[in-house]
Amino acid sequence: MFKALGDPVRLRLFSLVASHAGGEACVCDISDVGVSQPTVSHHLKKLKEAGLLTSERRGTWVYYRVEPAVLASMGHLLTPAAP
Amino acid sequence: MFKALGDPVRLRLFSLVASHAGGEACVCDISDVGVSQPTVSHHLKKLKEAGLLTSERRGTWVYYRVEPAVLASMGHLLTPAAP
DNA sequence: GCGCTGATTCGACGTATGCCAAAATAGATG
DNA sequence: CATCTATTTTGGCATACGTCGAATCAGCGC
Repeated sequence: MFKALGDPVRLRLFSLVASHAGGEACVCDISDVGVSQPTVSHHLKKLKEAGLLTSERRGTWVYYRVEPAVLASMGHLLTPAAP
Repeated sequence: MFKALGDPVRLRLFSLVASHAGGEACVCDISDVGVSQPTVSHHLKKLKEAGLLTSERRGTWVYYRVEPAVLASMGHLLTPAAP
């Protein structure tokens, strides 16, 4: 889990998904974190494999949301990034 | 910080220091984590640079202890590794 | 069925990272 | 001062990791 969040891009992606309205974020919403979109997808897949995110396809778009248990464990650790 | 704990060896080292008697551990106490001792020193230095550990030289031996603020932030996140 | 947009996978490249052996430093002890 | 143990630093190597471009897959609208 620490290894999954060790990469700055992944930490940013996780923080973005966690702080997005409704608790979920489409890939198209978070495609400007400084890397190309295939890389974003790659990192999201790693986060999903680590059990931190779950993905759900609704029509054309894919929505990611954080695993609730992880959110509970994080608690105030993420607060500086999720106001 | 997540990057510092991303490496399994560093996570193990941090956990060992955190769970050691007295809250501090000599380097000689934790020299069997699967890697050579210079590598242990290397990782301890990285953990110190990341602000997770502090080092204090007492005579011949060097004792490492965890930054209290980090311990408070971790809380129950480390409990499975620090009984 | 045919294009169109969005998302993922594949292949390859460059960089970063962890690892060890050997050498160098720090302090204690004779 | 010489020496010995404990720790850190250095140099170099192998591997893993992140990144991108191009190609591929998945639905949707015409």
